[in-house]
Amino acid sequence: MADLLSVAKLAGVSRATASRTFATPERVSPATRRKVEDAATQLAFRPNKVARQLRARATKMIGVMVPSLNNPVFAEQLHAMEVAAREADYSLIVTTSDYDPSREQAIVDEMLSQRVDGLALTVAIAHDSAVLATLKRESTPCLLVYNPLHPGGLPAIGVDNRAAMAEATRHLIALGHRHIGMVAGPLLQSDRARLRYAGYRQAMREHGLAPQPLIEMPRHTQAELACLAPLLAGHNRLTAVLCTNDLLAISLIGELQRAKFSVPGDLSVMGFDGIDLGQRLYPSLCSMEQPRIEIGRAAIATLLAMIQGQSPPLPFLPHALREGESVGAPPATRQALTPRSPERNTP
Amino acid sequence: MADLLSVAKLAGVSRATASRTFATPERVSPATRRKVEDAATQLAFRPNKVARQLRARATKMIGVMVPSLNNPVFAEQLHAMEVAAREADYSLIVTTSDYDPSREQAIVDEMLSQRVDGLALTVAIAHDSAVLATLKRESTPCLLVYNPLHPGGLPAIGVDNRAAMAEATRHLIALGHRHIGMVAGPLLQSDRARLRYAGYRQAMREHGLAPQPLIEMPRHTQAELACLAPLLAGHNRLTAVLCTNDLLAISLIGELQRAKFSVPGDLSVMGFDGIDLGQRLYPSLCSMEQPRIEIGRAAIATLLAMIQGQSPPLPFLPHALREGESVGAPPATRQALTPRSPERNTP
DNA sequence: CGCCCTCATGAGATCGATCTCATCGATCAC
DNA sequence: GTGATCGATGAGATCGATCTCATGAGGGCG
Repeated sequence: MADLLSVAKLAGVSRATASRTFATPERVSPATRRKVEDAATQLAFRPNKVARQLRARATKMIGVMVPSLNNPVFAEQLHAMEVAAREADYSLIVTTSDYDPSREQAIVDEMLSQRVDGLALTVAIAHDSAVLATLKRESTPCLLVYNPLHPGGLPAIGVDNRAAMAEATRHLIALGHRHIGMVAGPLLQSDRARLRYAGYRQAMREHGLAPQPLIEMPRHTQAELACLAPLLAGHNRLTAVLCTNDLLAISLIGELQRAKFSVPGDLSVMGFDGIDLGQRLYPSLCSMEQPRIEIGRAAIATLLAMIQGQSPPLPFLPHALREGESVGAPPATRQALTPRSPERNTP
Repeated sequence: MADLLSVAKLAGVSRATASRTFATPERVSPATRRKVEDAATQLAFRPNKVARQLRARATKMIGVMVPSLNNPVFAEQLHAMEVAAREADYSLIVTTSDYDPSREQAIVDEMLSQRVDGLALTVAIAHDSAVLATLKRESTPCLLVYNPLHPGGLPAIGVDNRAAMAEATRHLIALGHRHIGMVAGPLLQSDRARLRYAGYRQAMREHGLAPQPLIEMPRHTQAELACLAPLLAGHNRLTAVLCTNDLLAISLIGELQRAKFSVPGDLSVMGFDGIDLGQRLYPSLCSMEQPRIEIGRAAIATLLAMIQGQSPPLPFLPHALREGESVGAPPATRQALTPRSPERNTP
């Protein structure tokens, strides 16, 4: 309510002196400082950041756009960003896009109008995003989070999705699985899902195994057993599936158990993301962990460096296999002590 | 980058006319409008919201403070707020407090300095919060979310925690449970947890049952079986527990299953919050649902009304029992067909 | 005693958009 | 033809803090 001018008047000094009292107290005589501080207290003075931002041509705000907050991956990352930003005295403007390109565009426009000092964006598909093309022409530092590097040269931070999923696949292969499927949301609508599928195929081929066609679920984070059930019976039935994200995996496990399948007895299920919750379930979720906290923190640190004109290196952040009870040896291996092969074993 | 003045110059008009071209195009002649629009396109003009905010003495921003984003209750509510705010052309500044009072204070100060038009806060304990005492004196509209009504008169939005938990308790009693416990995080550190415990005790007494002492877990959203195990054996062993939140319940179920307890066979577990994920698990989580989406939406709507000087009514929002597989009849009832009472049945 | 330097302070411009009020030309009614 | 009205436009103030530069008082030193 009260502004600097009223404080200055009450203290009997000029605006400049009042301003200095807060910005550079050592340049104000102790007596004057005291008067100004008293006046400020008396009037419950609160500096107006908007005015400061206008004058400084900098807002100390970072715009963050994530697809959704209902997926803990993004919520956890955002939490880390918020903490890191506040440590550096920055605030976050947070928006969600639901992967809708028109919303993405509107959000970015809005944030640029708001004169955020930097942008941290997670878009659906980076390489053909109209928004990003626009952004290249802007001078506001912009960092992609989770997305792969953008051909237009926008920096990106995240794990090597392809390598990570290949590694996850190899984990299952090493356990003896041969019939491994991959479960995803509709249309592989994010570039990460595509890279993960590529990693899966690569690892399968490396081992002379046939990559299976993608098993698409109608929703991104919710499994429908009907889409998978046909593949769980018969000669070449799946013994393990990889899911493109943890929520999908968790929901799939729930559906399987409700239908009296055993996990991992009948089917091993592996996730991707490593959200906290996965470890608390039974069976605990085996997953390929993205360092969400570290990604959030590093994103802010990188953006701050970019704001100061540097262009810090952006290696992939390390993914890590998180063991879990949802993955085990395939039924075939368990019966390997008997002479009969699993195919013949099942009528 | 480019400002209105450069656009005006390029178009050969005054700032005022350029400004009008965007604000009230009908008051500018078509020819001039065209010239200004061309100039704006050519210079990639983006209006500077900071300047507008300073002049308008309003930011169209709402400050949101939640304890954490790692709990889906808050993440889901925030998601709803973000959508509702954007529809009304408002942005959100989002911060997390981890229930730390000093952080709460710093955050609120920061947001007031930022001149947000309204505040939506979720604090640990509303009735003795220093922050809220400060806020009463400010003119910025402020709404408590999830917290109970504040004695100082700050409006609040959420469910009737006490009634909701009483209802949850009655649900278990109706199923035949008599030995019902309540599991909470450390120290009942939030006012909601306290009200829920009160609701539990009330319902127990109503039915002539003895409320059990609170079972405190060392962490707010993660269960440790050791704290509960002693109560699961013996004559008066618990047949059901209520948890103060869903994450705690989910983690408890995981721990129980890992220790080969059956849920709900050996112990019924009920949550509170109704987060989406609960329904996807097996057993699905029985919970008392808080309408998180509706709370988020209503919070924004209420704040917008308050910003316009109204003081809309704030009834409790309705909670709803969500059935789930994690709750069933107590073992005693299952054996009720045999003549022996459950107490004597167990050596 | 005079010169210079330092320190505290104030006057005024500035950031970029918007709002009020004045102006000017044109149209219209009488 | 002349005053009134209306529409389009511009000049200038304003929002609140900060920055630059100028001023003036006081101290140190030759």
